[in-house]
Amino acid sequence: MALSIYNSLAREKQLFEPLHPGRVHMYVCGPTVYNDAHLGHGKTYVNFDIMVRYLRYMGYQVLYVQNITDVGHILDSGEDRIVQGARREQMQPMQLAEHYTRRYFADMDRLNVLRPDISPRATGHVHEMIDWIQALVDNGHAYVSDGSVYFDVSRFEDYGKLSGRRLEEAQSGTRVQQAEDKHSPEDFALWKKADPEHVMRWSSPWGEGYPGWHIECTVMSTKYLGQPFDIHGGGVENKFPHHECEIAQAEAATGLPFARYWVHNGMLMIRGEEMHKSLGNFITLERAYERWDPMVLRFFILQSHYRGPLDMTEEAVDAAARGLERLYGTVRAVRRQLASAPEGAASSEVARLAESSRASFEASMDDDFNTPGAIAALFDFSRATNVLLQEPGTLTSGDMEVIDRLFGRLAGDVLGVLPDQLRESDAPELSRQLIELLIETRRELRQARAYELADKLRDGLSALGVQLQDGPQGTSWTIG
RNA sequence: GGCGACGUAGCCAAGUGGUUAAGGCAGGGGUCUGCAAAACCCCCACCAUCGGUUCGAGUCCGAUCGUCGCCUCCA
Repeated sequence: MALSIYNSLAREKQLFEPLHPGRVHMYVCGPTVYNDAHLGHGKTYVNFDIMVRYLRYMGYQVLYVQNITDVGHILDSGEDRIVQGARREQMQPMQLAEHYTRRYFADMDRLNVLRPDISPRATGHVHEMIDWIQALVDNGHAYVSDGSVYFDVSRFEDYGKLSGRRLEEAQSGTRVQQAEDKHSPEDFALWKKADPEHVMRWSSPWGEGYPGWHIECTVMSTKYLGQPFDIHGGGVENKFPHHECEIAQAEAATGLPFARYWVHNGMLMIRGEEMHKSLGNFITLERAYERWDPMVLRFFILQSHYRGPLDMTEEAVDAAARGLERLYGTVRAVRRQLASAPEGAASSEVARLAESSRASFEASMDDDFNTPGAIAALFDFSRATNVLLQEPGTLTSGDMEVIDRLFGRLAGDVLGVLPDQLRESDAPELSRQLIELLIETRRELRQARAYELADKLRDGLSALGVQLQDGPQGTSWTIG
């Protein structure tokens, strides 16, 4: 296994080598918790979840940090997002942040996104931010102006190395607003002076105020991961200015490099358009879950590469749902037949099949986390398994276990799309017994050639979500 | 206007110079079945357009057309 990652900083795929052998330190920009998470959040955190899972699968000990932005994300109007949300919902700012933080985690749990090892809150790190800003002021990379502190972009040579943007270009942009107290329009806020009515405020060497958005990621990532650290992830839309500013602050303050590998994921589109409140196509995860199983959404997301944009249409998600069901069908069949399989160790044929499937899966994942390729490997494995399954008695219990374990490892542990309860026996005991009774009754009806009644039974069960499949060894069923 | 991505079958989507262009969905034809469903087998792509580099290009270069992102808040 040799993992290559597309490093946005270098603009090329590079062999991944962690700073410390066997360990990976990874940071991803988290959400600003002023509203419910939407499908775009879903794509982003599933994309990065896959990286964490695969790195762990490879044997790395991963320390994954993802912040919670609960202060400092400022709107055009100069208003803080959290403060604005708090007024909208008539809550205290911290109450609002806590409320949406909990909902964020709940939404991500349903998508089977593993929780980060550390979820630092920006408000809990204001002291560290102040220290960091002070260091920048002390070494001349930042200046104080009327109670606010700004980063002096002209004093940082490398500004623009991530986004490819140059100073002159930024200056020529017509929409950059010139704040009165900035020396230059592209300078960005490290610390903002709080107006008298501003609720979220901390005292600092420059007076009462609150931190800017960019500084929190620099401070919280390096605090827990060191500097430099291995991987920094985020959405492409934040490449500039957010990530560019993070680099500037981090490297200007310490003289050390910041993140070694930058990974950016592509955006989610709704029917060809960016999801935006103003476009009226803003879909929260909660609402999407009413229409689709979260596993289906996760699978849909993974069927495209993380770096590309993903256009979401109902048709495409429905197609993904049917594909996922196909995979589940194989896993169900294996688990169902395990009990009746002849005892025995795994055959060399199955061992070879499992080995080549695993290799093919890993080859795709090693290539910059190519999940569509990895999924294709699973479908191939699924087909090969189904062929073996067609001849009852071909597979021994050992074979079944090898197959089941591989699905569990690849589709379950790495891709996170395999629920543990894929067994028909997971229905409540009474339901199970009733279904078995109806199946037996139907068997007798069929034997008596009372097909009309038998079909009526089957249709009735189907309407209740119980699908029957007649096979050579009797009738099996799934519930869903 | 500046910077940057991308255009692959009806739909979704891999593929970064080399035999027959993955995989899924949909569709067509079979096998199996009392009939279905599932499963299995077979079929379904002149890789946006034009030009160039090369023995050889979906893959590299240029132009054109189109879509999208960033430059202002975004995951």
